[in-house]
Amino acid sequence: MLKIYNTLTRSKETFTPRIAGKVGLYVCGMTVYDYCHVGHARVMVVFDTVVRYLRYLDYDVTYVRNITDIDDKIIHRANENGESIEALTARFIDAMHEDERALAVLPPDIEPRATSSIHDIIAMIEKLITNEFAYVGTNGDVFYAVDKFKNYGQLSGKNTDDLQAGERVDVDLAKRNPMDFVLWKMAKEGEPFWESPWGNGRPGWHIECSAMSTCCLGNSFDIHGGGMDLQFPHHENEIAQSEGATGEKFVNLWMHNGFVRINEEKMSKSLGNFFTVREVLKQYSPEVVRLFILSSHYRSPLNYSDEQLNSAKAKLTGFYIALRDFDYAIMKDSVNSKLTGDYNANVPYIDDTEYKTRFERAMNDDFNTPIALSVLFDVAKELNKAKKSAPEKAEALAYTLQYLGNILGLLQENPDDYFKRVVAISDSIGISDNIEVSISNPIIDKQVQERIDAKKAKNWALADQIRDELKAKNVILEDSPDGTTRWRRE
RNA sequence: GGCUGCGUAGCAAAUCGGUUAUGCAGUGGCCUGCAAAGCCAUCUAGAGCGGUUCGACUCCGCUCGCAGCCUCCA
Repeated sequence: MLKIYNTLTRSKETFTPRIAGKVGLYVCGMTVYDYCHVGHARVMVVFDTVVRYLRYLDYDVTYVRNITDIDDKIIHRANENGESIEALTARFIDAMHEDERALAVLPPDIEPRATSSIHDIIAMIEKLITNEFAYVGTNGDVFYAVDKFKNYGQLSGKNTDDLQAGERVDVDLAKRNPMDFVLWKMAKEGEPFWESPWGNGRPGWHIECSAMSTCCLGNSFDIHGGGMDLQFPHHENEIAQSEGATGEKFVNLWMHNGFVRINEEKMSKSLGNFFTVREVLKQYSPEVVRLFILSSHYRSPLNYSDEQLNSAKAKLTGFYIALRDFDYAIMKDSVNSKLTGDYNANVPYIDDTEYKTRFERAMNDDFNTPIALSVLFDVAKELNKAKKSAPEKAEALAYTLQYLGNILGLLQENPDDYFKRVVAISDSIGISDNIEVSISNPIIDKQVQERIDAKKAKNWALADQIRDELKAKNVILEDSPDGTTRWRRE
């Protein structure tokens, strides 16, 4: 039985979809004026894992994640760059999709854009005015009257009396109440605009998500997610807007993921202490980044450091070492069925014992990926033990490892590719610069053969020298008892 | 000032009122020509002070420390 922590009630709740077997999930996506940083990667990976697991549980999931492609920052950045807004956002939308693919994040089912939803946004604002939740301010902007919505502050646990509006930001005098927020913003000279009953302008930030989520998923839906920082005011405002317009309960369950931190401080654009996904991918493989993210619970803070990334890399190498020597092609078939829908009846035996149960128990407990991963480590250990003593069992465990790994979006590579890849995955989709490969695979094979010959001649000095030279080029050799040698890149 | 959340061994990270978490790193061993990988063994815990309890890392209270939100932010 799946339990999920609901920010609205501040407790773990048994997940019960509105319609049996179906889940509507909306996640607040990116504002596309810059490259995604590791914090964005966390949202992508966390909710991708949520979706994968829900699908694994046989829910029919509709996953919606929006793109904010019009707002102040975008306008400013386009002006700075001297490029059109369309060109800027198209560029960063492409970049975002590249980052996603690299991180094995499955695309959302629907990816609505603010600029394609203007009609729905205007309709919702009109509804809010009709229902007397919104008014036109003295400057022509349309505002939401916060005091008209009785539950305002429920999600974030805030009492409007305690909020110090205007403490750090000048209160807009056009508002009736300092807490009120803008729904429709009148266009200034030179700004992009859309026609509306209130004049030429553009939507406020919060309204787009209310419009897009209810349009895609209905007035009420199951789960709404995003980063912790969106809890207030963004999600609070979404509730006020949606429920004010529809009169129906907006969302049953709110999920918020924790921040990525650097040196005990939030990674954020405004602090400037962020690493972009593509920067990180020059140094670490996407799968390492994904494993790093899933190593901590999604609601906990996640500290970004080389030490942590290196540790994730060592763990991943350990998994692939356990997985090598098995027929990858067969495993691949066995693994994909449930998540892709291409069910293969000929899949090999999948160990169906305690590991799967333990894994599911962990994931059922609010997507506890650290514990789920610890189950995978246990599988890997038993698999390594079984390799010599019980080959059939080992094979079944290898399937299990890949099968469970797939639910987390991990361990889907051919181990040979993982260890011998010359070009980073990120290169193949155009993200990063070429990673310097100081030696090609054929040359490695040749040197390894020379070393085998040297070993046969008991020329240990030469054998060691070749091994050291390869080690210097990040190629690790492993001798087997049968006289063969295999190698892997580090 | 208001409101959240957190403080676990060298590092990271969970569970749990009484039983080995797990991984990385370290140490000792097996294996190996030597390594590597793997396996076996092993050292480091639960911020501080009280309380509840037969028994608390786990529940409650207080103190200290850290982070976040109250402004755009994932």
